[in-house]
Amino acid sequence: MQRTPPLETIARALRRERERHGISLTELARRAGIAKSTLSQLESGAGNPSVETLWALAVVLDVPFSRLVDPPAEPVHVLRAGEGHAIPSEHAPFSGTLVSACPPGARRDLHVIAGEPGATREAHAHVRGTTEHLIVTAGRWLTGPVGAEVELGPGDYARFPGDQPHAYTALEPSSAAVLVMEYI
Amino acid sequence: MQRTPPLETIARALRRERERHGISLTELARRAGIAKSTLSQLESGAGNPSVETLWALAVVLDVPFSRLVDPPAEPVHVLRAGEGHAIPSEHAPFSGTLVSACPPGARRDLHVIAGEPGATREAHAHVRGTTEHLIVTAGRWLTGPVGAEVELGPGDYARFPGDQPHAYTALEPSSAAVLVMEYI
DNA sequence: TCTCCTCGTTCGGCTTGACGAACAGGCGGA
DNA sequence: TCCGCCTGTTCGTCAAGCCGAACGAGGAGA
Repeated sequence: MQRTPPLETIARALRRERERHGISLTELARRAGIAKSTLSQLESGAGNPSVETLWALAVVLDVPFSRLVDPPAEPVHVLRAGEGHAIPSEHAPFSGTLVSACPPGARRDLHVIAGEPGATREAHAHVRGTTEHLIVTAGRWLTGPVGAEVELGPGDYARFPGDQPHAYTALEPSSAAVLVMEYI
Repeated sequence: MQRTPPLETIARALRRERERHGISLTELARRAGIAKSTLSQLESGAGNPSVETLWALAVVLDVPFSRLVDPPAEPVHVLRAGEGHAIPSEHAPFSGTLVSACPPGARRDLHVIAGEPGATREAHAHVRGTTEHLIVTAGRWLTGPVGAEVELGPGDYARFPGDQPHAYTALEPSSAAVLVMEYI
């Protein structure tokens, strides 16, 4: 999350998306129902648009709101096995590695988790609206919302709400899974 | 992308995130450097905040901007190994299974891919702003943007832009990986 | 009960974003 | 060259967002 309001980002994004559509500033303003003077100022980096104004532009440009406010970028990134900061669970033979934290504009964290049988990793409710996706890559897991756990084997996929208490239990040695925590 | 400005969504999101932090309206306003009257009106659904105002709140609440403007949802779902619709590649010993398509409000597809050595799966550029995340679960893969491929083994994680040509090549028999395609 | 503090809301003001019109520049055709 | 139409910019006006102060409500403590 950058710390400075993305006014300049908005300016560039608007111009970029508009040119991608191949329409003029005048035309975009007309379609979005805003004054072209307003749009002109926004594209020049001046101003501090209201949500309604930006929304109207995002709709016409057919892009998610966030693409107008979050900067582009992104290089190539590799994280070798074991390089991540594995966080062992305090009371379970269980570890999780965050391989990709939620960057600005995205809404998910990527984890690789590993566990040994014998204990359960209880997770409290996360941010409301969170969804967890689990893809088992090795061993067997018992996971899901507390009281509604399902047993999963290699290749199985499960999705469940992360905004209520849930648990992971490895049922076999060297169980592993990819965990996607998705925020809304 | 909903068509109506998310003023009501913003109102709910602000209150939800604020209560998640357990701080008062007064305190949040103080930290964000805005008048608490302004925040009060926003949380009551009135008003049409400027980007700067909303940004200041997002920073203090430590959430991506988009979480304040997009709505929530979602149930429970399990997909057993092999149940998904595996799509074999036409000219490579390679298959991909879409385990979770991008629902409204989310911005990622989840795939499980499997491949045998001997051929390369070329992928053309996807939607602009797409990012691909690959977590190798078995075997070895050579993947990345064309000309900048990296070799990955089990547990390795790689991230690269999906909006330019890229390729996947399995280097060992029964290679598998989890692929997250993330849209902006 | 009375006081003090903090909660969130409401009210006048000042500031600023949004609007519409007028403007200068570029291009094609008569 | 002149005209017409388009581009995007600038300027003055109006409305609205933002602000600070004042307000009523609810608790904790004396």
